[in-house]
Amino acid sequence: MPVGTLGSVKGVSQDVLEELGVEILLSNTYHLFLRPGVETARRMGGLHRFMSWDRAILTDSGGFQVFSLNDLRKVTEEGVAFRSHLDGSAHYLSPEKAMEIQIGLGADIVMAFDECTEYPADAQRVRDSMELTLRWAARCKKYFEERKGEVPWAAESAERRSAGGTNASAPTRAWETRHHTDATQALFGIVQGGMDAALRRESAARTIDIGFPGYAIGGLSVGEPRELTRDIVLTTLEHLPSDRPRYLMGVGTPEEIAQYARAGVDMMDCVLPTRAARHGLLFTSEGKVSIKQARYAQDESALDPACECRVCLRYSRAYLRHLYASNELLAQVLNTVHNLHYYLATMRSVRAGIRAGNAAG
RNA sequence: GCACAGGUGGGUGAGUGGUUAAAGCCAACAGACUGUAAAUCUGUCCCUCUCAGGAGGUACGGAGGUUCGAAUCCUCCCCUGUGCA
Repeated sequence: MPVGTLGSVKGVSQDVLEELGVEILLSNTYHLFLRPGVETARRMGGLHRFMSWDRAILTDSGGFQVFSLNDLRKVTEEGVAFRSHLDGSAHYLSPEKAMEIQIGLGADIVMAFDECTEYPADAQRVRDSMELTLRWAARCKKYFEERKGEVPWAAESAERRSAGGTNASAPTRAWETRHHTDATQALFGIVQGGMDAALRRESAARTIDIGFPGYAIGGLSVGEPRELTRDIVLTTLEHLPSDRPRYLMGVGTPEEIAQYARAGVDMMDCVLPTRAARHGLLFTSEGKVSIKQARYAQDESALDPACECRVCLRYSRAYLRHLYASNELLAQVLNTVHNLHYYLATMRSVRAGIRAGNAAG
């Protein structure tokens, strides 16, 4: 899942995302809540319609911002008080509020509001944090079950559609047609437990007791060594039902996502391909390429000779390096397109491998 | 020709007697980036050594001079901009 925090994958338009084969995007409760605000999203017919995207959207709950906006927030049993990173204004997110926002946005997959535990953290802190996340998970589920699919814009937007067509010569506007009418929404629970295998197991078991159609492994990629990430992922995976989607949050490099997918992870999201692209770091079949390096200034070869994305088919390394060095917007766009293509191709290949393996076995 | 203003490291631009190898910014070069406060951040950036803490050399248009000490003060010269002839 490419990350489109603010309702946009930075640098890449929705039509290109479709062309790349993106099936689901991640977007973010906290950020969209601050801007444009849920009310605007509702009036525009939900997030799908607003951003003209008719494929799936998963919204992160804001739990990660509890972690990343450490200096701007205060956590209590009830929820989290934030100071907006945009203008300093005070805001409040609770399990119920996070559900309300995500339902209102019309997300296909809604994430439970959790506390992403920092690393390192002492044993008591990890346990307390995990317990809080569990209590919040129960509250999320309760609120969600009562209110899911309450998307006032769904009927309204159907109405708008049937009322349309008064001007037959007017061009079709994509957002009029490319939006979800299916208000089915699912809520996923999130396992925490820090870097402690026993707590991870307990968190998994108790989250399963609450009961969700899918489960996420959260609280990783928070600064811990990569081997530790792997150990915790693998051990947590064992305690989650394999017949439900298992979603590993915030991971990883191409090698990591391939490894985790083979281990049984069904979904992943990561800002790495998009952010690294904007910073000139490209993933290729030959390893990482830092396209800003002087050695590529006159390199006529393709970024990745084995890649058939539109960027690798059309532009040389020398040109990509020049765009980056010149601070051209196009550098970010092209780099992002390539990295997303590389990630998606990696996953396609892993899927094919798994299918072949299943067929053989 | 006269009158002002000015010449600082790859660029721009601070600094107007010592704590200045010389701020800041840019460029250049390298590194980081993993549920996005990220078109961001970090480091290097005169030369030569280095046991990596430092040591030495050269440097603020040029040449002299004053001074314990000069990018900073003085003299002459060269150059640039503006105005007047």
